[in-house]
Amino acid sequence: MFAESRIAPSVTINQPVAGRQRAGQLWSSLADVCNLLQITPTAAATAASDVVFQHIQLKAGQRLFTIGQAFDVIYVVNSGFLKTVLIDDAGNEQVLSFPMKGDVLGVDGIHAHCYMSEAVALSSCDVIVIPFKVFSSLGRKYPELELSLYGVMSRELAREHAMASMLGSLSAEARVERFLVALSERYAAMGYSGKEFNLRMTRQEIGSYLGLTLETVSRTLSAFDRIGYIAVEGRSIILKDMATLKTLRRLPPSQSRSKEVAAVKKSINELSFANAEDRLTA
Amino acid sequence: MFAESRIAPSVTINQPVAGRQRAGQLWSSLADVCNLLQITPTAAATAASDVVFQHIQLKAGQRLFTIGQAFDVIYVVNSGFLKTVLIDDAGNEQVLSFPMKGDVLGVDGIHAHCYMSEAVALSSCDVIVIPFKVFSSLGRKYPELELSLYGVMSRELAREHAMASMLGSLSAEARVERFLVALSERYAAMGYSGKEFNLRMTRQEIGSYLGLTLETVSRTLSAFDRIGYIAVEGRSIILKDMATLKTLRRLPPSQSRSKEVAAVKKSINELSFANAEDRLTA
DNA sequence: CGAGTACTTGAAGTCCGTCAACCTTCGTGG
DNA sequence: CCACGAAGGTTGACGGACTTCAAGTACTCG
Repeated sequence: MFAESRIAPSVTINQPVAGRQRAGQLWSSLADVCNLLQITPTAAATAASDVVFQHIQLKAGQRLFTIGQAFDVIYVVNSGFLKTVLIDDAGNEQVLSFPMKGDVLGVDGIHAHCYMSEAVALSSCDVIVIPFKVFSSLGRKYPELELSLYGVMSRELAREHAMASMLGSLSAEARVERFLVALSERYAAMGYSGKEFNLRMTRQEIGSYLGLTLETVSRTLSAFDRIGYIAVEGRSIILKDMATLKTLRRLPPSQSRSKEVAAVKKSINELSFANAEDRLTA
Repeated sequence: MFAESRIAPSVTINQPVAGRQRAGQLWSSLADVCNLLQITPTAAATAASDVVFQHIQLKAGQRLFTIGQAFDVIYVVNSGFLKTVLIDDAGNEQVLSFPMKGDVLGVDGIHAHCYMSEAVALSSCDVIVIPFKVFSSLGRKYPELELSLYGVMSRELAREHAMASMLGSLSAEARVERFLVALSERYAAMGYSGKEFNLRMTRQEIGSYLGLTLETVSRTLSAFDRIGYIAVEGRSIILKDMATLKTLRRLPPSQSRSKEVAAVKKSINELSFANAEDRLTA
């Protein structure tokens, strides 16, 4: 079951490095990878132009690696969207991250020599395969490279810390709003519109990621829509009031920005007002 | 303020490596550090016996490093207990971890070249200072060493994932109970008793770490005590029913183990019963 | 076109946060 | 020596922000 869920049969992977530039960009140079990772492509990287890395194509729903699978390689996302999940004893999924272009996958497998999480494609994906041994030997030759993997892991750690902080102390509204802003910034950094975009994940997955139920996510999005912060229609999101959304970050956990039981228009005013208060107290 | 909160004035740090074995174990060899980190001390490590690392002593309350401080060195705890915290915009502390013997501190500073969290001693501590540059050059010479830093960071990442999962989906009871079990296992691994130990942190700090309030932590500990799982007296903890505690891991978030509105004795029975149910459903 | 999945919305209940009172311990200085 | 305050801890009452349960709609894909 695990084996068959893996795409890209090893036959394809183990093909000799013959025609390096195949149809559909099947191979990438070290310099390409450095660009993807936003590492300043040093002389070292360009020097090692003989090293190439294979790509893997995934379709939505396919798994890149599963929990417990032997750790060999790390992955860098070239295009597409994925999720990484933890499966607990009861079989429940816990979404850990939504990797996209430029993100590194699989580093949590280094320590135990097997992956500790599961990576699933949410859309068609193109992923670069980097054998860990190749990478670390390259790192030894070119210190900047090594430093940048440390950097990637360090950044990942900081991101997790921020996540823990959020899960520990923010309200549902604040979590959803931070999620939207973070997503927007990611899209913007990738050259897409930061104002209008499509969610690639379900409410369920968002909820799991944020430590909420899917109903709460849905309700919160609807509330933001009603207030006019955003426009939601299924998975299409339009951020209408980015400025306010961004300033709303880091709210204290439970504020009484409820009272929205009354008339709709009235609740809108109260909500805006309550949020303004939050901004002051923060 | 940042500067003065640091202990061990630079005068001490920059002393030439003259009398390497000072009073009070002020210096450690690479092999010592490897032992501490549970790395099989390879030939390489013993070979580089000329490399020594300085220690720093902290008293309870002192800070090892603060947020924003320039990143130079990583630390390995030799003895004592600390906490690492994040400070958000509102000035609230969020506890991220409780490092103890063998744990590595400061790796979150690699990426941004400044520490992203703050480390505070909870007791008298002895910490080994490892200049990051020294470490990475050693890593280049001895690949196993390099691999083990990757391993440390990878493990840290996995730990954070587990943490996120817990914060996202477990009830207060389950969190406290997992916290106790984890602490117990840490103590046992260090050679202390895993059954009886003293908490080194306040209820407040535990709560922050677990995403709960100090009142909830206190109430939950009291409840466990009343049921007979543990014995609590201030910061002294005795685990009386380890087996049950361990099997209680990973409960679904909100189970109806309430109904404890009624008489005390009755509520106790119901509570135990409800927990038994949980074990079955999990 | 039916089945399955994703999403929305409502109603009810509860877990846990907030507020508050009280106790103990500990260190300081009158 | 005891008064005093500060800090940590316990416990109770109350309410609200979520979760849970449930029903209904829209959509995709054989």
